[in-house]
Amino acid sequence: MQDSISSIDLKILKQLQDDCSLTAAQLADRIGLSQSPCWRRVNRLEQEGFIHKRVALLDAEKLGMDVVVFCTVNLSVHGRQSLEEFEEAVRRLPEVTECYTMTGTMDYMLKIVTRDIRHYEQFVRTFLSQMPGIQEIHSNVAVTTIKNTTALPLDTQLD
Amino acid sequence: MQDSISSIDLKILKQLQDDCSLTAAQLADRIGLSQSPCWRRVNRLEQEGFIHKRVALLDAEKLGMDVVVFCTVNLSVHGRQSLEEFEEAVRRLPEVTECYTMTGTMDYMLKIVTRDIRHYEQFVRTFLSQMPGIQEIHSNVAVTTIKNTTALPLDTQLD
DNA sequence: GCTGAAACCGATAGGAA
DNA sequence: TTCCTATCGGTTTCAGC
Repeated sequence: MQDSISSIDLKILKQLQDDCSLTAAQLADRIGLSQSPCWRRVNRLEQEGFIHKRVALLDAEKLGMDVVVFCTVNLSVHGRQSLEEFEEAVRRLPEVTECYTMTGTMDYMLKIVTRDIRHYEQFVRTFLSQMPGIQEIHSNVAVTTIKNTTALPLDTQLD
Repeated sequence: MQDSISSIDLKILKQLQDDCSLTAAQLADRIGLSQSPCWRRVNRLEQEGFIHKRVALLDAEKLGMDVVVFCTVNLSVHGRQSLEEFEEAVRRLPEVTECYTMTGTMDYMLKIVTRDIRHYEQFVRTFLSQMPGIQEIHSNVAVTTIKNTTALPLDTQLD
């Protein structure tokens, strides 16, 4: 699925995943190109889907939403039905910001963001524990954020 | 640390954390306000730090960077020195996109993004295993992404 | 505080090198 | 392809409410 992508496109992507509020001229400056071709490339990258969306990252602490819990879940019933029910519910719940199926002993890994531990507790009770087929839930609470970035490690693409 | 924030500001933040490429007019439309005050609010929210930054989210799959591993680490030496060394290293490494200190039995939770499992293996060998004071490393590999959003669950603020 | 309009500046597209 | 230029539209400011 990996389309070929030029090193100049990579430079553009690296800049934009750090700051997408740059003007075309600023971006062009930083990568050593002039505005028009730079802008054209950005457009192409968007149309081809390399750039998925542009979002504002908010300050979780200032907004009082800085409790992060990693939660692993096992389902006892592995029928297609209960899996899809679970996944659909997960997609609907805004507190679940990430969810993956996993190798190994757990079925799902969830990243959950809430206002405080009590709210998390409530979330587990009213949602997770209610889901059919849930066997085990392990909650791992984060204390301090050392690093948190949405930037993909594109540097390692070039090797 | 939670400053008071009006429900109209919350509407703005909810829109922008979903799409920050909206023009001031479009944004104003969606929240039922006109351009000037809307723009003023966005500016204030930025200056006050509620909006941290604006970034482009890239398509990890198209870029061949879609292996996600959650990795828990225990350090055997808990001196301030080795902790800060570890954390500083983590901040420098682009493959580590998130890192938290944790309650419970593990010291750190890392989210690591790489091109493939072999590259992850290499990453663990050349970085993680080399770090002084590392006692245990557990790698949990994600298979499928069910959900992945950067949007904070602001809906639950209002209760 | 919000509204509306006016001025400015950058984004966008076309054409020449 | 990139560069240059003209137009168009958004951003930003300000006076009035």
